[in-house]
Amino acid sequence: MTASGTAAANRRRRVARRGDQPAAVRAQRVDAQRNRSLLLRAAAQAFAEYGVDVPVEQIARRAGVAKGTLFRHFPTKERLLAAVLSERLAQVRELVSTLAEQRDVGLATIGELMASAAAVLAADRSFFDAATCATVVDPDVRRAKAALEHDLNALLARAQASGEVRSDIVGSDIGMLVMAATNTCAPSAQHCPELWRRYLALMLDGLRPGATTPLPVAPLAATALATPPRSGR
Amino acid sequence: MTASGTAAANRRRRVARRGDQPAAVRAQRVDAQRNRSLLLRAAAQAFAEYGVDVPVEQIARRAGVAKGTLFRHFPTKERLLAAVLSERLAQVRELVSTLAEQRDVGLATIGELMASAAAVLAADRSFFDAATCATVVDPDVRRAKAALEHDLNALLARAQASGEVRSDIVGSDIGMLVMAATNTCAPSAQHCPELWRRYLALMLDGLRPGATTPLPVAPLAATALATPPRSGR
DNA sequence: GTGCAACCTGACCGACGGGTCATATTGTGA
DNA sequence: TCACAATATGACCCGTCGGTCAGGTTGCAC
Repeated sequence: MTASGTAAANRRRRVARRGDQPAAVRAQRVDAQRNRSLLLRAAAQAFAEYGVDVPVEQIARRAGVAKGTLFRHFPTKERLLAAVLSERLAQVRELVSTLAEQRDVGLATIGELMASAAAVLAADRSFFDAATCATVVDPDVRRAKAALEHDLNALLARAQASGEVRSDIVGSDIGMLVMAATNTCAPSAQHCPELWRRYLALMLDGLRPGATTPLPVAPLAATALATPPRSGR
Repeated sequence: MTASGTAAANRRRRVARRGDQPAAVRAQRVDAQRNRSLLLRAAAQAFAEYGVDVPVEQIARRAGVAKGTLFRHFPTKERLLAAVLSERLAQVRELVSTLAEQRDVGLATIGELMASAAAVLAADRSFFDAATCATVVDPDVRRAKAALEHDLNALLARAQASGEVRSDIVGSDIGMLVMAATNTCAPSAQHCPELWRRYLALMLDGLRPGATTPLPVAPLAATALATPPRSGR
């Protein structure tokens, strides 16, 4: 992965110019705009269906463009994945916003949220890998994560204030549990596509206050997960 | 991956001869025995440390032999992984056996089991991928899985009989929960190596009887998980 | 010691996948 | 309509990895 390839360099140049001379830039050509959105849609589908290892070639084909066009719009496969991930995170954040409109927020609300989010994640084979990939330090992703966590913490606080949810958990715990349920059930998705509901129900029972074990370890700040994938060389 | 490569053919021939003429076969040479166990140990370490994607080349190097030697002992990388996985499953089964010796088996017993098993899995980056890989139809693995599930069901039944554990779960649920906790926390293991304890504690609270939600989906038979990895071509 | 089958070695092969670039095409401002 | 910059294309490059094989080495039965 060269640091200053041609596509990357072109892109940087364009962005820079746009910044320098705010008025003098020609807008992106309509065919380019169209291709970009086709690529994003195709990538989202392909990643969801096959996981992060799907070849870029196939994404391009699905979008109806050549591989070179893909790399014109996204300098690396990783950046494309990051773009898709940002959209997914925003989608989950929408779920939170919708539920926040309810008058009473309690355990049921959190249960609804987890089920809806899990349904989204269960349909996306790439989410877990993408979200926990260290190389995704993409600013868009960081922003989307932070925004989601913020809203989620607010919603969870209301549920906890109602007394229906144990008070020693935070927003990122919800995310971890949802990922735990969907990711673990992913390999058996073909055989039993809704299995995650079973474990989500179990986990939800663990979120009740009352007879609870003190949690032994501090939660994760959503901003600070991901291990550099050891190269193994 | 050719179906009848030379190494595979050699191996088949040897095994066949051993079956046909029980007495007339020369035993495996001592250096071969030594190399085989070196390879198994090296593979277990390498898979644990780097995950299933570690190159066979590195495993061979770690064992101090050439790549060709590895393929002499294990016809494919997959078979090597299966051999390692069988050992891991047997190791977890040992944990179950040890706990089954207790007079009183209750929620605490299950908690101990899950924590011990999770500690094993958390130290092995390959376990989840290996255990849920469809291509592992290896007879040794199937046998190890079945044996583990059998003993686990027996232990769990005792815990449920004590009234301390909800009665609507089965052995495979325990396995799924342990994998859920460790696998989800794996990406942040470097930053927070014991995070899985937090979620295990939460899940354990969900295993209590009493205020429980009916579980919406049937559990998985341990024998029947794994999706064929879609090739994505 | 000697012969041989079992074993080991590492260069090699073919498939694959991310990324590049010279060339062809096309949208767009003038 | 025209000219040109932006864009599209796909053959190509290169590194990686699972697996193979011809040829050299060695444990073991006699």
